[in-house]
Amino acid sequence: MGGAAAPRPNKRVTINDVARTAGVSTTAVSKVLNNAYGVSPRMQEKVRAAIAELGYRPHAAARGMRGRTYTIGVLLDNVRNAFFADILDGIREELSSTEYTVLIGAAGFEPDQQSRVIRSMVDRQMDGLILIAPGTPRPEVLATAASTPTVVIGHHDSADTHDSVADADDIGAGLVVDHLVGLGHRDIALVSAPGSKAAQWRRTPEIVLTDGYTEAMRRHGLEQHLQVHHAAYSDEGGFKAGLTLLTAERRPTAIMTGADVAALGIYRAAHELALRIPEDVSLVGYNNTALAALAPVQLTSVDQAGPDMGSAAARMLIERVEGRRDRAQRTTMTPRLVQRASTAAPRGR
Amino acid sequence: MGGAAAPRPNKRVTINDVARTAGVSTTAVSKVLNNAYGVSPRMQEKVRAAIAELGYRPHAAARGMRGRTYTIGVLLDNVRNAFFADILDGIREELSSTEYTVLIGAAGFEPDQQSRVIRSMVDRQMDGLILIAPGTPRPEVLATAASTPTVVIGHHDSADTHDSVADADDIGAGLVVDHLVGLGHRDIALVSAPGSKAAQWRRTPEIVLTDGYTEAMRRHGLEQHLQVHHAAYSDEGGFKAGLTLLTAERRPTAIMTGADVAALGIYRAAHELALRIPEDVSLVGYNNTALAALAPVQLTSVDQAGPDMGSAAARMLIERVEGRRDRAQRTTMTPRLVQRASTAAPRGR
DNA sequence: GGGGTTTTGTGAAACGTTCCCCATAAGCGA
DNA sequence: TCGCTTATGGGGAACGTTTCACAAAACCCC
Repeated sequence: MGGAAAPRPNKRVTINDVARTAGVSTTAVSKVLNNAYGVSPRMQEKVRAAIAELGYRPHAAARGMRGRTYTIGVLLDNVRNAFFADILDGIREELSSTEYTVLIGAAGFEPDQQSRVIRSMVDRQMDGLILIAPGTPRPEVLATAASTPTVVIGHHDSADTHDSVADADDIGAGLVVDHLVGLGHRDIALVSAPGSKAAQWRRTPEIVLTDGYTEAMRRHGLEQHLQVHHAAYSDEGGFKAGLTLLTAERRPTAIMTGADVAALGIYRAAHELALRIPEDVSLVGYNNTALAALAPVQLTSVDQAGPDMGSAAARMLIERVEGRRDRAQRTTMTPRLVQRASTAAPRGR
Repeated sequence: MGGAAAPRPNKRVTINDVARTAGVSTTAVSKVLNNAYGVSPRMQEKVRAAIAELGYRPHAAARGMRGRTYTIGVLLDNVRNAFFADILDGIREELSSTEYTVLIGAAGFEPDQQSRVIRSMVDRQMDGLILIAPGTPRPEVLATAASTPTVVIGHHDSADTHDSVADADDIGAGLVVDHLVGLGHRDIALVSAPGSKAAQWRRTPEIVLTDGYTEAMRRHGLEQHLQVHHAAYSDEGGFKAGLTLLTAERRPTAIMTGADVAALGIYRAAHELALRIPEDVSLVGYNNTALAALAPVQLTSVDQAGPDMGSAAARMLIERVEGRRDRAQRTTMTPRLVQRASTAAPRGR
């Protein structure tokens, strides 16, 4: 048979094999891999050659036992929200040139399930976490952030343990109200997500959005026209909200929502009630997802620059992971109104 | 200060701590954790109590060095395809009651990127992989499957190293053609994805769909009306295809597509050309995603039971991971036509 | 009660990395 | 040439788990 030193056939090639082939120590190989200090060009070359020859790939689990795993975890509730896809694009783009791998946990809407996924990620020694609008209780997120670099996207609560990226939803709401008032509307209803009661976040996007709406309406002297309706950000949630609002005694002439998908549900409700948009009711979405642009919907919406949020989050996270910064940081994006065909002057004007 | 045995403050609690607390060996704890053979009820109880008391959680990376990681990786190209979300729901549902965690890799459309993500998952010692319509060259997938249990969703090529779940796309195409012919159409065009040339898959969903279409048209004696157009399964891809087809000299009276999202692109093109659907052109999607049902689109589509495909894939994968089966298996789903408002008899009839 | 089998438990060796600490070599100023 | 600093490389101990091999105890059937 072959010599004892011959690599066994179906065995994974390890750092030891590389070291043996290159005729150096495993320490040296490790140093090259992590381009650490104290490695001569000649050594570099020898090791790289051996790596290429053997097709060596570092064993992530083994790495996880000591140092980094080069894995970034992204938590989101559901994959259907097109806005999250925009954020993901930004994250991927930012990280595509690095060695890090992005893995996504789709946890569903239940806070328990989300906690479970977050714990899983921590157990897997991920180097950093990006949590998109987590429904998990805030203390839990803070505890996680204390041990693993974390960026929270969406919530406006800031903390000194994690970084944050958020959209100025209050300004966004203001843009919408201004636009609608400019068209002549006064009865402007807001459909927003129900506040996640027990989670102890005080400045969720919904809350900030509602505040912005309230403030803007007040600014225009329309405080007695305030009307806030809570609904899940889904087609079904929007549909129900739409039926309620549009059959109410005092029907709003315009409805603004916190998510495009909910706006589409309202669209469906209007359709069912034989109300035309924008002739009978103006409708505004939020997030400017691909849905909003889709013919024949053509939904006026608010653009949040999802990809930019994603890449900002990724950039901040890597800074933390690599220890280049240790103070919490917060990035706020400025929203922009995208006017399409779902808004017009109210009829009776 | 305190005794040497006191657990250090900021240290992760390990299996050793549990063993010490319970007064047993680490082996015993490990056995309890993996409910292996040879552990008395009394032992069970002691160990579980210690685990609960200390709040112990197994270190996934350490597990990865020896045995399982209890992680299932799902590869998909992009998160925006609502059909994938359906599949994911099925996977999550099937696995929710188990100890496994599902992590998603969104790799983009580039085969290189997809390969990279697959390798990452293997490096991370994932217990099993579900690949949704991978664009990676087939030999690479086979090589991966040889070492890690793998289920391929979508492609009809079967192999003895991996399990497969697919939809009978040929039958689906037949259903659509039958439906359209029944309404009186003869000029029925198909918009399908361009074949991924170099990847060496011979029976991708596109190919099977096209075959089914061709066969069905032939069955109705319409071979000279065959018209296949290739376009990316995206809004933009559909839009371009729509412009081309609908401005052609011999305009089809019906267009069927391989994906709802492409159908919506065609819808947009029709809109732009001032053609009404279904009055001027009938339109059929595929996959019956949430998009198809969205008002005011109401797209006739083909339901593929995405959640069922996902749960079947997950079930098969776990069987393999846990070694309960070692022969490759293949599950084929039967599609169902969902008739909505986008199809009608052609005008000139 | 003697031989067997089965059950229950343990010690210790992996698994593939990283990184602390040390040894040696090389460079350099006097 | 001496003593010092700096650059380069290696030995070997972790990291937290699983599992192999084995020992001890318990049971069982004549």
